[in-house]
Amino acid sequence: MANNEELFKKIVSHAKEYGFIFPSSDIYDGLAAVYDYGQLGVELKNNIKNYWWKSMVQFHENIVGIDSAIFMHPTIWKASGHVDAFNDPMIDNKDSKKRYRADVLVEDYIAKLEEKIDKEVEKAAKRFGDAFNKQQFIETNPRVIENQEKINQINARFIQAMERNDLADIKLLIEELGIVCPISGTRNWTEVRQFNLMFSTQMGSLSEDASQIYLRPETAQGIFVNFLNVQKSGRMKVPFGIAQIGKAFRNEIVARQFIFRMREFEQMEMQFFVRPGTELQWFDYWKNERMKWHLALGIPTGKYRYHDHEKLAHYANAATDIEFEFPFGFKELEGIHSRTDYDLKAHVQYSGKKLQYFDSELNEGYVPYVIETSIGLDRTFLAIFSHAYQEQKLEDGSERVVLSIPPVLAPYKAAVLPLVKKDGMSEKAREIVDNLKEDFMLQFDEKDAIGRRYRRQDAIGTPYCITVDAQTLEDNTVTIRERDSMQQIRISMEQLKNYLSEHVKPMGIYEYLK
RNA sequence: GCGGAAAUAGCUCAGUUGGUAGAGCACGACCUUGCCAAGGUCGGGGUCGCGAGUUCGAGUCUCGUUUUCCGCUCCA
Repeated sequence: MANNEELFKKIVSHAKEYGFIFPSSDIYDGLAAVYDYGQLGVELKNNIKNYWWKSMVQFHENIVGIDSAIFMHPTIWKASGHVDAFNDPMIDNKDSKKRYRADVLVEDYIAKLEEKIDKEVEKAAKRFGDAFNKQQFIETNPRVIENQEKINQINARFIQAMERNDLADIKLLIEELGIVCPISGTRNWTEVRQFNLMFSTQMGSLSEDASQIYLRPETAQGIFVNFLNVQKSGRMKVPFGIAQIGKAFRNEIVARQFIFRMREFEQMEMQFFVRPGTELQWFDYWKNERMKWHLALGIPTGKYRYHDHEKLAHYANAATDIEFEFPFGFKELEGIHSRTDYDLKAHVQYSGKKLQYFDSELNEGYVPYVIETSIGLDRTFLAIFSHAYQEQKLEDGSERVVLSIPPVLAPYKAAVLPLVKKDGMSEKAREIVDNLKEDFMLQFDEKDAIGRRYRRQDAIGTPYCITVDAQTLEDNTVTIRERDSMQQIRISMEQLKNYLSEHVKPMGIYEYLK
């Protein structure tokens, strides 16, 4: 584990040193858990997006994309459940350092009182046998009455406090009830604090007219609210999907582990609308399909695993994660959820609009069920980047750091290098760059010894180095040096474009879709 | 948010009992040379994370603060 920590630190500094990822607002000491993608990072990120978009949209007739706004009507977040679920009152025990949801503490206390009543009832039932009248017992037994009254009192006050969002009163209630921390057993509590997991801002420049709106905590809702627009205007037939890549924002209590958990992050989501009753079949289909997408990148199978959810969210009837083995362990990379018709139905209810699909085969209308595939773009970036990072010991005893990024995703596809800066080699190299730059991201480098330049390209993951030497000037051939094997071959300049196309563009990455 | 650790040049770090900031690499210019990093000469770059305090004097001691990492916590 200590080794992995070291490795992870090296990966983070490599990312900064070579311009993949910088801390946000670096010259102002940074902003917690916010990062900027640098000149190489943005290329890798765009290439990942492109790979995903092509696999989903370009390769599937029945999947189309959208790009919805980050700002949305505030009611959407009521319908989705985020307003309720993302606002929890929290309290910490100062001795055990454990944090609890304050409302859960009170609810647990009430549950215990209810248990007491049940036990009294049970005991009495045993004692009286057949003659036992439960209703009468509850109404007359003094201990039961006492407890029930207590429950009613607590409940009334608790509900009022929650409705008014009176955090001080919840704290007071916890103190008065003498609720102790299950770990430390003490009553040494902090204040109750509200955690708002959604970022909010004001829309409207006059404060009295402004309304509170949220930065979306997920991109999915932008798809759901456009379901009918896309279905009608695109004449889409169930089953069909809508894909989207975009930013989402969550005010996480703790954002950590570099770009793994950030407060501003980017998702690549696809919501697939299916006929009710067929959703589990489609769930299995996408579960397999998404794993194939990951494996097509050439990262070993052992780095991935499924994690099936046993406890399902209220909207789901099946859910699994694709986890990746990061340097800090197996963590979620992508979620595949069968979301039933929960979201669309909620929007029917809140918007009053009919979000139905008429299925002409069945000759009936219904609200479609939804399979969601939701992958974290930043996490995918980190997965690819951290797996690609390698420190190698070479045969001659020297060392090199190489980023074995799949060529199709590499920021630069090739570097063009004059062996030396004389005899017109630089000019020849420039000519090659000019001929190829329409099709490929290229880097030109003439500084320092050739070996050192190869190492520099290794460190940023450039799969091919094209070297112009004395022979080039005679017969227009160049050497191509491959990053991982460090093998060189010599080909003519005219063959370069085809060579790169073959080796750098598809690399068989889309084969699984054909 | 709590606890622990850290912060000195772009990177990795050194900096003795407090006494005017250093190295290697990287970077720039020039020379030389070239197929797997570290040839030569010259040069640029740091108010030591930030703010106070103690002191004649603080990179060094004290307090606060910010950021990062680890653990807890949270996790649609």
